Amino acid sequence: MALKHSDVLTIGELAARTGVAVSALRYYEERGLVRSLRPAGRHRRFLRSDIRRVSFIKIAQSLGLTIEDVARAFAALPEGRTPTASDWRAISADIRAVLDRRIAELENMRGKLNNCIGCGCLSLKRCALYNPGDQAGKTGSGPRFVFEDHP
Amino acid sequence: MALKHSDVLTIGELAARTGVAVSALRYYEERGLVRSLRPAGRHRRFLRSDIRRVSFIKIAQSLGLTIEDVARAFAALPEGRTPTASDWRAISADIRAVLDRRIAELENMRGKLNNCIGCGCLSLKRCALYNPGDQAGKTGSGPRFVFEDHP
DNA sequence: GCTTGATCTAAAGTGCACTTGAGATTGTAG
DNA sequence: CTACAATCTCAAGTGCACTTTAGATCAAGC
Repeated sequence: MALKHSDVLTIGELAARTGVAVSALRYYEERGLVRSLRPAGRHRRFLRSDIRRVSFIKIAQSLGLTIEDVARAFAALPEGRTPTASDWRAISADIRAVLDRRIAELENMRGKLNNCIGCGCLSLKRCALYNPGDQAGKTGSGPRFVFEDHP
Repeated sequence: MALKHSDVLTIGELAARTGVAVSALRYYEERGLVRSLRPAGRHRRFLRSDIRRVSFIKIAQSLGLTIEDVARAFAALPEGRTPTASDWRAISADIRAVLDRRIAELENMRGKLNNCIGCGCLSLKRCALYNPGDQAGKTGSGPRFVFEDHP
């Protein structure tokens, strides 16, 4: 009886440790973001390392990545293994790149907005702010930046 | 027959001039973002100035404001009048403030991410990046910044 | 052994910003 | 006047990321 409750977590425990709802965890599993053991019986058992995995999902999301983006990032790791420190570093670096692009975009936008306020052109047909072919606001409504966005 | 087709626009014309779908325009009206004349007959007629109004909605959205945010901004103008140049300037200034805050937030986040990559702590429980009580990622999933956010 | 709480599945609901579809009406060119 | 396009209303559907609900099953403490 060496390790039984100490190594694995119930879904409720994982929820408690990550602050993510039980229903959300099930949803993540359904979408392939986490995996659970289903021993003889029926209930899910998670590994301790899934705490990190789930936390990472939330971080990535707070940076604007979608579930799909995260799934892709995870899928890039060899054979669904629990990510190592250097895996995390690689993914984090990707996210930073996305972040850099997003910041640049917003700064660009702010510059244009300042111009716009200054000139008061208001025509908006020729206004730099909302011009087709421009960078910002491309991906539909609301800010959204995804992995696919980078060059 | 001085001015008939020149002063007002059909919904199709407004859609063509703004690049916004007819259905979206009807939705905006329903949500109170634009108003239309409904003369004796039944079809909507829009004012030329609504082109600016709609363009502004799209700009605001591309900056991350919701329909509700825009509605609030418009509602702040005296008695639903067609916004003047200085109205636009005031609203634009508000948006810029939101933009500033958002950029600061992202930069903050980037700094933390850099630290995180550097230190490789990976614990994420104590990681600054995803810490309850912290600024970023508060408003649910995905980046979203609204008027209500400011102090 | 039994009760109680945790967990299970599957389906439906939520909120945002629209789009799509169905079926009726209007407006305009010829 | 008549086609035919544009517009109308109202209801339902879409996509994302979940949550909620319902009814059943499992696990654990007493």
